[in-house]
Amino acid sequence: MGRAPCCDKASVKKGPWSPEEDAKLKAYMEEHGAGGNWIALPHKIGLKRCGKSCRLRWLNYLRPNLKHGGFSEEEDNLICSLYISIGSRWSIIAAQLPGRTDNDIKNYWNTKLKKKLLGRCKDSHARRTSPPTQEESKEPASGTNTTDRFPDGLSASALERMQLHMQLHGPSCSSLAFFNNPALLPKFHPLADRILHTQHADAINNAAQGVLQHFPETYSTATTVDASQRASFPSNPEPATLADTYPGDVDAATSSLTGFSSPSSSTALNVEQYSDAGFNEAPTLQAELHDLLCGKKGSFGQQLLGDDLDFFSEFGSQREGAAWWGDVDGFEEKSSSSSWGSSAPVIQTQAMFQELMMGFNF
DNA sequence: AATGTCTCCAACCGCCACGTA
DNA sequence: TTACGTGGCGGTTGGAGACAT
Repeated sequence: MGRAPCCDKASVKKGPWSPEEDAKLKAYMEEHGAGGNWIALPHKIGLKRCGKSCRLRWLNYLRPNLKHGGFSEEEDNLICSLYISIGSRWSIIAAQLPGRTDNDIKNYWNTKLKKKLLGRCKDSHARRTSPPTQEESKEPASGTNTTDRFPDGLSASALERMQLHMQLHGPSCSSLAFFNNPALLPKFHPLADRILHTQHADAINNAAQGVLQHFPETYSTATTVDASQRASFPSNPEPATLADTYPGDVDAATSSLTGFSSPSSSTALNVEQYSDAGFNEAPTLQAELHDLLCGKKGSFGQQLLGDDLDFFSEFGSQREGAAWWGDVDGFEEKSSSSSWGSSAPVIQTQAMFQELMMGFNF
């Protein structure tokens, strides 16, 4: 049995708000406020609207000091920077833009800013995801053409953020090689950095917990790394390494993971610490990450580095059993420009995935 | 002028987190 | 501890207007 609806769908009015409805809601809100109960509010003022609808109308349209349209270049930059850093957390982004609502920013991003930044991505993606033509479908499964093997289910947000990061930082970033070279770590917006402080501290502790809980089974699910690759793997960890070495000791396991002492969950752990300590000084973390990327997605993966890097685990989960991994194309199309112009070249994600994994010294 | 397509954005939907009884 | 009510959030939809053919 599902959740009871918040209102009687049959008796509430939907669709655009009339000026009269706006006036009623605005007058009441300015005098009394929502009173902590949006659900009851429409009954009080005689509106045949769902409480949620009232709340949305007030927050997105009627609330004082709202700005509509006309985003400035500074706002564009801030939105983009935050989106790359923290993803589609529109409410957090909106909190940094006075007078803007999350809905406004979301719409602006989806309709204008994304296109401005990603340029021709849409066309390319459509080509990759469209059903194969009769000619294409005649290709042997082992063919080298990978353009029709774009992994289903890869989140648009993850792709966009990766592409944006590439376009804004150019090839000097070497795609995702910052996993192996902390100097190339993405530069987070100061706000995002603050937001991520706590998340990373928690994430690292959670990661250690996750390793202790999940490590024994993780390698058994890593299907695409053969024995020689495993042998050349940094520190060549055996299953349950952390659990064996640090039985029940999350802090010690965390230190092993990160290369520096883990803070308590409430202690700030900033991005610079990642850079200073470096992933290349924490081969065990690389191993765990590799394992995660090759074979496992889920809560552990989501927790490992926080949602700001969640797309790595998405890629990893897509890699398992996916034929698209084997071939590399499109390097020549990779952007060498940090321009935000609409004609920016498409970032070829397959090439980036490949380069990401090269960062693990395969 | 008619029709089709695209763009924009307000509004809706469903899920999740949190507080409370 | 659990169930429930509510707020908050992000993804998605649908309609109106703009634009192209």
